[in-house]
Amino acid sequence: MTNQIDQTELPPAICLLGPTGTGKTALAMKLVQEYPFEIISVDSALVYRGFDIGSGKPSRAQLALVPHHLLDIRDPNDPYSASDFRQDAIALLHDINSQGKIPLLVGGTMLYFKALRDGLAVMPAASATVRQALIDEAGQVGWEALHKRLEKLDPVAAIRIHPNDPQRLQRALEVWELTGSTLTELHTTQLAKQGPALPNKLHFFGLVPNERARLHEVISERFLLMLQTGLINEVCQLRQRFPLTSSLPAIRSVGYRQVWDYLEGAYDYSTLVEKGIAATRQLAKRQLTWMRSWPELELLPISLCSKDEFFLPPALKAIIEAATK
RNA sequence: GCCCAGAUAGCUCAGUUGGUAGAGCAGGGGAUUGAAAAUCCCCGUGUCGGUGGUUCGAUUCCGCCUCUGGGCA
Repeated sequence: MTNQIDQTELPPAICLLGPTGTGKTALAMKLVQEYPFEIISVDSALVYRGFDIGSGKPSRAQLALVPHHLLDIRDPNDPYSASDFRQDAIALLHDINSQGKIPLLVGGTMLYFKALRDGLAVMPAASATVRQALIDEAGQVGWEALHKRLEKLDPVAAIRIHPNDPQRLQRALEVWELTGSTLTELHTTQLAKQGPALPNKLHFFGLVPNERARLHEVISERFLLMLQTGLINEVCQLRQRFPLTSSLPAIRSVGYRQVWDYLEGAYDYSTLVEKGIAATRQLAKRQLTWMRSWPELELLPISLCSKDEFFLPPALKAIIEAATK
């Protein structure tokens, strides 16, 4: 039984992607009430337990009504990854299919969508010890020296990875140390993609706000509301509950990072507000950049005018009804 | 009222020994293979507060005016 035959028999999974603040969750909840969907969250912050207010996680009441998969599956001191997502999402697709339901993938983590769609090369997972060793070494000799080393090992990757990009530089050298192969070899000569093929085709819809200025307003309002509803207290509690450091991916996420710095005394409250809002706007901008080059993305312009009621675009309705036939 | 210090990019400021100016932040565009809400790359014309004067030439020097801090009364 091949996966290709399965794909023709199963309905396509519907993917809703959009920048933060465009009402993805509201739309998903609405769709679940009308169609036999089951929601898979595609979000690198919602996976963490205790990340509720600052991540915009749906409320308990909402979740009781409409369950979301891939929420609260990790402690924040235990990093999640695109590869973890791909494996988890594929397992869920099979489950949902077998229940006779249709998968609805909703979120703003575009790399996760891409990893699901295109697969990932077979490569080792992150190694905390190798990474720490590289950081220590960079502290001694500087990242420029490590970039020079990469130039000798893997000139193709060295051209692609900027000397000022420690994260990717670190990964390239990490892969070399763990496997003895270069990133470029693993990306190009190793055609096998990790994990099973997708059971469903993916149909992508992109929520795009009509006006950037309006999106910025919504983002400000939302961040202020998060602070009013206890974001700072949430971070205090997380610090009590988990062994957290500022270098963890969870703590580097938008809003949490700024509250962390504020609690550490790095800046005052008004700076926290300013930086938190700016970081959210920058996130939305990067999400939109992904979407502009996304192949076969069905665009859904969003007005963001009425805050309370989400208007289901007729175009989306028609497409979903055709897709879910 | 007097004295002093400011007034330059959306914000905070630097600077031009006189030849019309540049950083950080914000903003915009792009990249994106186990951290991705991450990480990184590219993008800077603005009556240099107003007005007179000196000068070949003033944002820069001088006078006056306006505004904002601080001080003295």
